[in-house]
Amino acid sequence: MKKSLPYNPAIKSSILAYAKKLEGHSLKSICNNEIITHQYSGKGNFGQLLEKFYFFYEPNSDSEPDFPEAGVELKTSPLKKTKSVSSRAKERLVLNIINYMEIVNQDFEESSFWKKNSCLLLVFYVFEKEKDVLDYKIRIVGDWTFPESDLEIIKKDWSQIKAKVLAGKAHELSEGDTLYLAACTKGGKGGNPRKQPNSEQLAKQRAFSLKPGYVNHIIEFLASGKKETYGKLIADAKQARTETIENIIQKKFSSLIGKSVEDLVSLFSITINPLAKNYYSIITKKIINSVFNVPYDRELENYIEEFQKADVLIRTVRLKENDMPEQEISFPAFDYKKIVDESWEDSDFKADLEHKFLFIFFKMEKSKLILKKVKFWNMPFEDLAKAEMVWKETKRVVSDGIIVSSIGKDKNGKIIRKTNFPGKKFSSVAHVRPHGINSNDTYDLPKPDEYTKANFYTKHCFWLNKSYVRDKIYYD
DNA sequence: GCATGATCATGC
DNA sequence: GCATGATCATGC
Repeated sequence: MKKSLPYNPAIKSSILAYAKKLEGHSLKSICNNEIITHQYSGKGNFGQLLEKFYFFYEPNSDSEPDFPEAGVELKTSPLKKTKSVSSRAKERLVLNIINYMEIVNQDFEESSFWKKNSCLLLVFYVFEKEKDVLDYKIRIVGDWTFPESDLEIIKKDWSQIKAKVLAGKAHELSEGDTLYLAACTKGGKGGNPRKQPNSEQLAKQRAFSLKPGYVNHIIEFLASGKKETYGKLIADAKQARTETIENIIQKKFSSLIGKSVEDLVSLFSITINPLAKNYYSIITKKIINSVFNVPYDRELENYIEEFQKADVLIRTVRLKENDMPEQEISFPAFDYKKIVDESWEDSDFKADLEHKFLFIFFKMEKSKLILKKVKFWNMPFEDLAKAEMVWKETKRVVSDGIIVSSIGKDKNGKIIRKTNFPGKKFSSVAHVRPHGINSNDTYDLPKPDEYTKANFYTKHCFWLNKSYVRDKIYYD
């Protein structure tokens, strides 16, 4: 680079101080002259523009960090536009590409992941769809090194990804496999398949990434300089090395397994209306709340620090005497307009299914509901492929505007609509059913329905079949 | 008893 | 006011 830089690339503090000046600015407001001089072409994403017009180096895909002399890797990432003061990650933080051929010969300490990402310089900007990339407001800038106990979990995650590649299963990698560090797809619609060492199968290109929950944790840290109050499962790095989150959860619950709901309600002084449809989910919440001494009644997934970082989803299931769940497992209602524009790869449903889940099973035994089992789970690769079929059929029904198949009335004169959405017979894994406050609770359609002629329809969501929950989650 | 449509208490 | 994590209800 010919020109003299406004920072010293060899000195981390100099880089950081220079980067900090970005806060509160947009690219346009802080590097206006540079962008004009270089006749900005309108091309390039936020990260590339920042590298070129603020840090004055050409975007590259070197295996070294962006500032090799200081060992610092520059990463930019979008925030959701929120009304509240707190910032939330819009998506996972994507790091370097996984080289399947090389990772199998690496140890963590000299891995390309660790060489590149041991120290991150993070620039978070507020994403707004309608705005030009040059006008995005930069909100948070700071550096991040992984705390020791997080690093132990990340090492395990990294090793798990390596193990899958070693086993010739790079094509079966899923974000749900791991806790903080995940192998996310990169490069669009299955594009650019890559060779893997121990199988003839080509595998999707994937990159290491930090889960959105982990990124939120970084954001909170950088924004406030201190951590929020959480319940913690892991006390220190030593425990992170020797135990897993799953072990710790199992241990904490071991004395409660076999207790009845009545026992638990009195043990934890729970005073909830048993008629509430989320009664058992609230019981679960209260139990975990008490077991981990969490002072506030907050969203479960967010108040155990490790659960927040790993984006763990908690589900409570009641089983009948014959082990069949009473009900299916629901997900948030999907947006009809959104689903027709999405591909499976970037769909909300796939993202939901690729979470790590914590299942709490209650089972009816001798007329008493008993806490039976606590289990971590993520969906196996082959079942994701089955869920994809359900999602695609749903998308087809919405895009073709053929949702309603018939309208009738039940014996009380209530209107009952039949739909063409994939039902339980369509797939062993999942199906589509209503999910709203009632049938008047609707979302807009991208195209009016042929039968009703209306441009809106009752909210629906994907559900995991209860036979699937029994066979593949409870039994397995 | 299963499949599917409809609905609800809660908490933010 | 709405999303969430569920349960209730009906028809075959």
